[in-house]
Amino acid sequence: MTTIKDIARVAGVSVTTVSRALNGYHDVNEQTRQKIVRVAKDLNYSPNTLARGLVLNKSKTIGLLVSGLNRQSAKDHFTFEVLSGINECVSEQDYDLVLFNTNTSKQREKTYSQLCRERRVDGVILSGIKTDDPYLHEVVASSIPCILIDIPIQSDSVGYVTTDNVLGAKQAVEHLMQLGHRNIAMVNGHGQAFVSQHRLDGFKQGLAAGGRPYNPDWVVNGFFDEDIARVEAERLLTRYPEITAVFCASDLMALGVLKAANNLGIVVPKRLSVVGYDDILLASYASPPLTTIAQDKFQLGYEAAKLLIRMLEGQDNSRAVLLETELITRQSTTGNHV
Amino acid sequence: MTTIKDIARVAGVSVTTVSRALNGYHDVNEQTRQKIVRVAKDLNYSPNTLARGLVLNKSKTIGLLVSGLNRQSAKDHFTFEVLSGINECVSEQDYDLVLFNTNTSKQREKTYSQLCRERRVDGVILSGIKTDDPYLHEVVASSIPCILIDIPIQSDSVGYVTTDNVLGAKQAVEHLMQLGHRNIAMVNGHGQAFVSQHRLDGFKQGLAAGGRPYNPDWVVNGFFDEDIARVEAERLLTRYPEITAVFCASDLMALGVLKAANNLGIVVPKRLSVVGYDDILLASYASPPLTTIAQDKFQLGYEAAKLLIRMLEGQDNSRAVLLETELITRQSTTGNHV
DNA sequence: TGGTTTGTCCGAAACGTTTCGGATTTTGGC
DNA sequence: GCCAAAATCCGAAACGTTTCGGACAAACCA
Repeated sequence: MTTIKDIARVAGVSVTTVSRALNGYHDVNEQTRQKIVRVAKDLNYSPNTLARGLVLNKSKTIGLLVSGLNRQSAKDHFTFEVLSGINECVSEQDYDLVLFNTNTSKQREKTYSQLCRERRVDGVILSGIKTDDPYLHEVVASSIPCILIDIPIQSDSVGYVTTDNVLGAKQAVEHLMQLGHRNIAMVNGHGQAFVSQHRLDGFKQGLAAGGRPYNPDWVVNGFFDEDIARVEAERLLTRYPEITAVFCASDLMALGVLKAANNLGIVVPKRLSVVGYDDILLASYASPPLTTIAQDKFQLGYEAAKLLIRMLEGQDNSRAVLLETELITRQSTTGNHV
Repeated sequence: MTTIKDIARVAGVSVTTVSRALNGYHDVNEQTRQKIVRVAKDLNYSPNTLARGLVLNKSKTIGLLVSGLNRQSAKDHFTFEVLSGINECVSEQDYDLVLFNTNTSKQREKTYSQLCRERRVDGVILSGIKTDDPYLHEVVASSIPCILIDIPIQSDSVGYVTTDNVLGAKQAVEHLMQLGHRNIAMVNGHGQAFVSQHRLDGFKQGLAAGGRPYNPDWVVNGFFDEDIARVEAERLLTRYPEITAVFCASDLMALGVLKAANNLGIVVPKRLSVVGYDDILLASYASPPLTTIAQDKFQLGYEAAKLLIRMLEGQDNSRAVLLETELITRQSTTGNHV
């Protein structure tokens, strides 16, 4: 493994000069610079980022703390697409990405900041953590630059990127209202997710805008799980047959609702309209294909990384990005002419 | 940021003793050890892995070089599940994972070994690279421990993990044969993938075992792309209407074949049976749900990481893992009674 | 000519850790 | 009480890089 010293010896200069030549400083003669570069190439030199990171006190590395990277979550494409987006941006900017794990008991013993300090990451992106996760408090307390995905918290060292969940949910309700639906239920995620709170707000706003009252009995929690959503939907639809439309806080849960309807002999969309959220891959393959509120998950990750890197390099002091959502109309919703 | 020196000062011992105490050496008094540990905790110490890596010359980090981590490949869950498996194992063993990118032009300028040496990764896992990828030659040439996914190359420093693609393809053909099919076509990936070569071998073996001749005109390449597969299948099925079954080297391509059949008014499975490969999530949601050869992608990643770490720690000298495949029978195949 | 600027170069310290070799003290056996 | 062995500790070098402060010579200006 050739080092800067080897180059210095061969080129007949000091290590200082080699370092400065390779890093593009001006105070080195053009001829010697070229010579050094040539020797470096000859010796097949590549710099040791550990050593560099040690003295510079930054690693050109950003950490990623996600919860959705295990066998179970395979169905949910969300994490993957976000990761792809992050990866894309990060590699464009010549940073590297290191993956942390939060779900093993071993890592649980370590605190968030320990994790970050050990690996000397310059910044972190967190995704998929709940509002009551102990890590979340640490993030705000710690001074490590950090971007949260889908958690609207801001401070000097933390920013976030999310989609406009209030507006998205409102769009869904408005869509159903325009189709003539009056009795609209909601299958939400759970209280420990900001997105659930926001989507519920949007749901209420949508109802209010259409002059309909909000009925808490018609809102159930599916915990972002297909099967739980199915069970809850079966109960809901059995007890309140007057419901003609359901808005779900995720496509996965919408799939559960489709199954519930199927089990109960309720035809979608003829007797029940269903709209999902996310626009996951499965949405267009479901039967019937799912009307849904699409969010650009890749972009979510990309913007998160972009924002973080801008923070790290002090180029900008904006701390939040809000992405738009889009209503995708497919065949799970239709007009209600009761 | 507290260092080992701070601890030494506060505890009234030398840095040597602190280091040895924290690393569990025996030549330090139990009382002083406890004192040091306590001080370390008080000062909220966490070790600097950069500094440690520098002197130990290893980073407890493994690199991941994948090609399927971009916007386009979102449909194909393969990379994600492999990644999940790798991540699971790696974090169990207290290693960290750093993601490299091969698809941006910037990174293209760097050679494989430069990438690895710079980041001082202890080993690498490669996935999704083609047989003619320049990186592949470098891997074998370099001495960095490496595990290839789905590329059967072995040496002192490189191992691989893959599924039994020959057997898998053979299973598919045998299944179709048992259903009475005689005229079986194949939509393969492309020649630059080992899995394609192996699945073609298995396809031939299956035909031979059933006493049927191999007809190269009935094998087309779909390049693992849904749309290309669709176009190729349309051409194939139009030109050779006697074909009653198609084996596809990936589920994604099988979906393309389903579309092709649909476009041509050919009913699946009544007039055409289709078998896929992979058992991606979409397979069970397709209409009709896809009969397929399942491979455990999560396990593939998990075993890759396990093998690599065993290599790194010199525990074992096996260099290859072969996973089994399983035929999943759904509704895209049925008996042929012509 | 003398002084100042400019262009090149380098020595040495620093980053935080590990570890070799040795030093010092304590213990044990007789 | 003496010597060897064991227990405990530490100094200093090393890993590969960056950078501060300065050195030296050449060029410039008056």
